[in-house]
Amino acid sequence: MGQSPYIDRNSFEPAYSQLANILRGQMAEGVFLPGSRLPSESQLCQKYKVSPMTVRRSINLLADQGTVSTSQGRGTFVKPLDLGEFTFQLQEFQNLFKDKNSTKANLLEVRIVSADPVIASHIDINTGDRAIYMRRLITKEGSPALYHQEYLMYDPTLPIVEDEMEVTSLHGLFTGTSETNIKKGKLTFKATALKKEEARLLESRMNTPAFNLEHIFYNFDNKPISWGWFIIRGDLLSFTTTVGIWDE
Amino acid sequence: MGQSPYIDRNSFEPAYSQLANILRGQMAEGVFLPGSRLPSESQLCQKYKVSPMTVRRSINLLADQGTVSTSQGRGTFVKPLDLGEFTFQLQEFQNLFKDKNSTKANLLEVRIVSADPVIASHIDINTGDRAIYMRRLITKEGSPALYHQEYLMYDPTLPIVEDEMEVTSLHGLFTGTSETNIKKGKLTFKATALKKEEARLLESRMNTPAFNLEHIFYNFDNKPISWGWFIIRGDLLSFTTTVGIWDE
DNA sequence: AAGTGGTCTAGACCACTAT
DNA sequence: TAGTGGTCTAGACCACTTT
Repeated sequence: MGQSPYIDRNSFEPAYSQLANILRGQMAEGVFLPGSRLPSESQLCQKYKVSPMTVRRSINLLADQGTVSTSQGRGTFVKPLDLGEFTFQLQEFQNLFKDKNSTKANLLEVRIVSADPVIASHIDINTGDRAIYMRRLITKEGSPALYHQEYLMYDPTLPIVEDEMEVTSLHGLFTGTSETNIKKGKLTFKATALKKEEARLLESRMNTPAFNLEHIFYNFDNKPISWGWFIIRGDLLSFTTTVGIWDE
Repeated sequence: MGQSPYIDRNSFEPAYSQLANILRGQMAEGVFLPGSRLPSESQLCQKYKVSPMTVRRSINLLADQGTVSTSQGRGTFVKPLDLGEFTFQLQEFQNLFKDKNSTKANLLEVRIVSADPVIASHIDINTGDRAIYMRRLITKEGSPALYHQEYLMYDPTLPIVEDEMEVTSLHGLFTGTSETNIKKGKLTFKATALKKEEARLLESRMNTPAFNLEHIFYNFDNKPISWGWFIIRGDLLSFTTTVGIWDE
């Protein structure tokens, strides 16, 4: 353990990144224990022959990653494990859409509906106004992976039906390649159990554990224009994350 | 809309943060549309009278937040909405533990067990070796919120029982205040349905949707010393996140 | 060749904390 | 008062992309 802990000026890896890795490695080896203070920034400047800004950037990197915490006037400290700060990236969820070839979105139904109060409260319309209702089944290599339902605002003055169907064309939304009029979205993740229709479509049994990913999308006028949710079988998906000091 | 978009040198907010907010505001207003290029860094330097490093830091901030993407030699671009990159912070989960007063961890059972192959494969021991098994019920304001089961490595040469019970004393783990010998952990999040015993303890019904948060913790020798999981009723917890450009 | 982002320097000044 | 982190400057040089 412990390669010569100095910065290689000829490396492709930037100095700030090298220094961050050196410090992380020392924390992983127990050179700096949780709760203890790191050398001051000026000391690090001298030891590693880099400028203050570069040290600063290394420390900021480690602080962003939750490895250390800084306190003005006191110093930089190794952070103890904190389960309260972990985050999950839904990379696994995204991967369901990554390769356009094996993933297909089958449109099960599109129709104009009259908005009930629940729908009207989610997308910015009045009860009784018309809305577009869509159902999709997304298959991965032939077998069903996701069930999607969505309500869209309907504006007769615009060719929205076609547009919005493209907007929510899932590949674009999940790879950031769609040119949309969507400004922002809110996503909510819940645990659920498959209902009868959901179980049928996803080729599973009723009450099977599943995830529900609800979404609301807003246009550039900050009006909610889409409300819907994905249902994913629980056995097809799980999320993993790490906390603490990982050196590999 | 659009306060005079210049940097206030007397503000408590740092210049790099002010500039990032100005740019984010302009993107939110549609001044820069998704996919389009932002002014170059040198142009921003001139317009806002700040040094290149300060502009750089603003751009890095926005890039870290997923609002823009940079491409060397080409420019900085407004990122279209990308569902593939959203992350969930389990803030809501942490909040279950935040105030020590209303949250209590009741130890239901502690005993020494002989490790079966499944247990042995998760914590670094051999089948038949002894391990500590613990069950806890965490209550929030009197009503059950979480059920926790855990297997811990047993080392007769150390007073581990008491130590580890303290180590995993949940408040410390969730607030980063415990002085532990835990270096890192891996967490996995699954959808599940309550089993009979779980339903009884959580005062719910069998097959109710629930979350399972599995954990493995490692010591500074990189050996897994703890394997366990939390069961949370689905109706007590959901996770919300946002994507795209939020200006408020 | 010109323009872009990416890294880095060698200082400066400030706010805060400890002694 | 001395030491710490936090911000910022006014440049420099490099790698990359476009024209």
